[in-house]
Order: sequence, then C-alpha cells, then structure tokens
Amino acid sequence: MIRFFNTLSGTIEEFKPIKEGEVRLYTCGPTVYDYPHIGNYRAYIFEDLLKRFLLFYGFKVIHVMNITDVDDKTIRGANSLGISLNEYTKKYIEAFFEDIKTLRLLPADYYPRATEHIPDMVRMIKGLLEKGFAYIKDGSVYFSIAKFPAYGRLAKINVEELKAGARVEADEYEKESVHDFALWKKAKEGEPFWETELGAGRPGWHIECSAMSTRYLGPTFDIHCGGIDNIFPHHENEIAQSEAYYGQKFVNYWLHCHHLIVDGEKMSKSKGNFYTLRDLLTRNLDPIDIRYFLLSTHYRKMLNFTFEGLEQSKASRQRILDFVYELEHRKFSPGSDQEVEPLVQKAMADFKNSLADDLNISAALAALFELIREINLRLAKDSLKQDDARKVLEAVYQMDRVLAILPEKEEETLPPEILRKIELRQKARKEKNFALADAIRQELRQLGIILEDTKEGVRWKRIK
RNA sequence: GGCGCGGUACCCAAGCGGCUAAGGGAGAGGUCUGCAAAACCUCGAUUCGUCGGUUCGAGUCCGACCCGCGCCUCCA
Repeated sequence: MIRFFNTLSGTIEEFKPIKEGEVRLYTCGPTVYDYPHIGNYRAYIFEDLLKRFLLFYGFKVIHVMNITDVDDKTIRGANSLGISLNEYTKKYIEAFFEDIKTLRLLPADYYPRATEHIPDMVRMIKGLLEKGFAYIKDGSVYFSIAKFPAYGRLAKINVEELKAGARVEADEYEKESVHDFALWKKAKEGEPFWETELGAGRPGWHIECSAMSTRYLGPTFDIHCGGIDNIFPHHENEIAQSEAYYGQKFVNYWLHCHHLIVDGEKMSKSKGNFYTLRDLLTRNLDPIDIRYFLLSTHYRKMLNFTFEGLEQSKASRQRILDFVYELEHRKFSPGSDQEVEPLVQKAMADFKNSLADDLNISAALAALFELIREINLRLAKDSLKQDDARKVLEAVYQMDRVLAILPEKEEETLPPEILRKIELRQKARKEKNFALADAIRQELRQLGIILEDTKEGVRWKRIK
C-alpha cells in the first residue's frame, strides 16, 4: 500500500489512482526568466523520486511539466535586453533541459509552454465568464473568489482573515476584491499580447496550469506537485478555476515539497547565497552528488544547504559506489549461500515499503546500507559466492532505478603510455624496487591519477 | 495578527505509545598493506529543547514555556 501526505486533507492517505495501474502527474515547472537555482531543483528531484518510485512500483505514469514562458519576469527580462520574449526564454529553456539531464531527472511526457496554449486558456476563461465565476474590468478578466465557496481549502486560509495581515497590493489593475486574481491581463504598452476573443492581452499566471494540466491529463487527475510556496495562492487558484470550469474535482492528491535554505537562511540574491546548478558545477562538484544531497532528505522537511552537507552526501554516496565496484570487479567462487537471499529480499522489501510510506527516503537508504554492511562482512571474509554477488548487485541496480545515483557504465581507459608506467611500477614492486615504484606513483599523481594496490591488483582513479 | 514547520549523539537524519533509540558522515580503535592510499570491520545517545501531565509504559499523546525557521506578496 502506498501512502502520501495530501496537502488537501492535511493527512497521510492511501494512494489510489483513478485508473488502475496508471498515474497522471502534473508538476509545476520553471518560469524561464533565469537559470533555476538548486532550490528549484530540490522540488524537481523530489518529483523525480516520486515518479521513479511510481514506475518502480509498477505504475504507468503520464507526466506533464509546464514551462512558463510568459509572465511579468520574462517580459521584463526580454524588454530590458530589447529582444523578443521567445528569444529571451529560449536560452533559459535550453539551460533547463541541460540541467535536468545533468541531474538525471526523467523527462516528462509533455512540456507544454504557456505561449503555445493561449487558445486553451481563452476557452477556459470564456467558460468561467459564462458561468459567472469571472468578470471583466477595464479589459482584463478576474476570477471572483466570492463565487467559489471552497476557496482557501487547500491552503487552509480563511478569506476574511486574509485581509487582516495582507499587505497593500499595489496592483494597477482594478479588481472587485483584493484577492480576486487575474485570468487575463489587458495588453499594455510595450508588452507582448495575443489578439483573442477576450481582446488583446496575455494570460494571468495561474490559468496556464489549469488549462494545460487538464488538457493533457483530463479534468480530474491523480497527483499535482510543487513547492510549498505554491500552495497559496497558485494552487489554490488553480483549484478554483478548474473546479469552477469543469464542475468536478481537479486533483486527488496534492504533494508539496518544503523549501531549501542556505546556511540556515532563505536563499536570496541580496544575501549572495543563491546557487544555480551551474555555480556548483564550477566548484568541481559531481552533479550526482548534488542529486544525492537533494534526494536524501525527506521532501516535507526543510533542507539546509551547506557545503559540509554536500561533502557528507558525497562520502555517503561513495560508500555505495565502492560497494558496487567491489561486486563488479571481484572474482567469486561459484555457488550460493542460504543466508544471502533472505538478506537481499529483506533489503528490497524494506526499501520499497519505506518509499511507499510517503517517500521515506531515509529509511529506504538505511535498508540499502544495511544490506551493504551485511555483504561487506562476507566480502571481508571472502565468503560471498558468485550467484549471491549477482543477486545483490541486481538488487542494488533495482534500487538505483529509483535513486539514479550509480555511475554511468562506461569505463574510462587510460592512454597507453600511462598504462605502460603502471605496468612498469608493478614490475618494480615485484622486484622490491620500491623507490622506483613510489616514484612512478608520485609521477602519476601529478597527472591526477591515484594508484591503489589491492589484493586484486592495482587500481587507479582520477583525482576529483 | 493569522497559518505552519522543526529542535533526537560532534554533523546530517529515521523512528511518532511497548524488544537493547535505524542509517550515513566525521572521529577513535582494528584488519589488510613493502610503504602509502583506499576499502572493510568494531565502537559510539541510560537518552530524544525545557518543565509539568496522561499511561502499567512516552522522543512518540496532552498542556505550558524556550529556541530556530517558513508562509500569509512573484517565488520550487
């Protein structure tokens, strides 16, 4: 049984998809006005974990992630450079796709762009006008939250109380109520606009997600994800628009991931603690270590980003990598041992059940590490048999379908002159000419190659 | 003011009513080794922010308090 914490109910619920064996998933994607920062990627990695787990569990997943390529920030960016909106966003869209590949995020089935779905949004807005949920004011269209009694249910916000703490909104558009939100914004001087049945203008932010999610997934779908900060007002507004328009439930399960903070503080440009993936990669960090770091803390817990934490993640992941390396490179005597199979099965079951429990990644990783310790114990005694080694390795690869943290299979080969030096050193060692052996090791170290002598022979690796 | 999150060993982090409080990092000790490195193994909290309460039994439930943080405005 799979259980998720549903923001809508505020409790952990059993997960039941609408259609047996299939999950329809919508995740809020990037607004392409700048390079995403690692906080954004924390959310995307959480969503990737969710998706990979659902696939691992045997579901078919239909995944849609939107790309917001028209909003205040993209318009401002394009205008400041004096280029078109498309030219401006193109660069960041490309960067986004590069980054998600770097972090091994499984691609979504659809990446709808707001600018390519204007007609869908217009149709929806017209419907909302006809049904009386929306009104026109000065050429713009607003959603009237007073018409939608369930407003505030997701965020657990009482509309009346909202006003008490609300700061003065300096919106130049006139609305009936401060909390009504724009569905359609009338064209303004110097801003891109679309000529539609609603007049010249551009969509408000929230409508795109309602229009595009239901377009690809149907009026009611299974899971909608995003960052905790999207709960209000974005997701609340999506519910209002969608349910008002379709007259049925919009989303069954809302999953939100908590924020990433830096050194105990919220990331912000003014504090200078704002990291993009690219920033981190220039520091010679392995992107998969970053993936592991972002992955290994439960999604509903605030994650504090520090370089020390990243180091710990790296070391932690290295333990898994070393283990896999041993299993792949050692020679085992044929046969199997009665004890090993149950260990593997228990680890697999614990791993799966932990993730099924609202994606308890800590417990899932613990299951993996316990298996590693048990098997390492046998490796140390040289008692692991071939069939068991294979079973363990297979289990770890299975788990990696969810984690995606193991290295790529390809094995790097060294240039022949270096290989010759390594051989020369081996010979020197055999002849107990340790001075020469150490000199060669030192020489290769200068070239960034570390030699380690093991029982199985010499092993090399690059300095990172 | 309203809503919400967290405080478990040096660090990260599970556990949320009942065996000896997971797991990882760091550290210490050991195994291996010509040396080195790497790896592996072992060890590690009579105790879960504080004080009360409920209970046969509480990090785990209730109350108060003390810290740290987020949201209520575009934001993953």
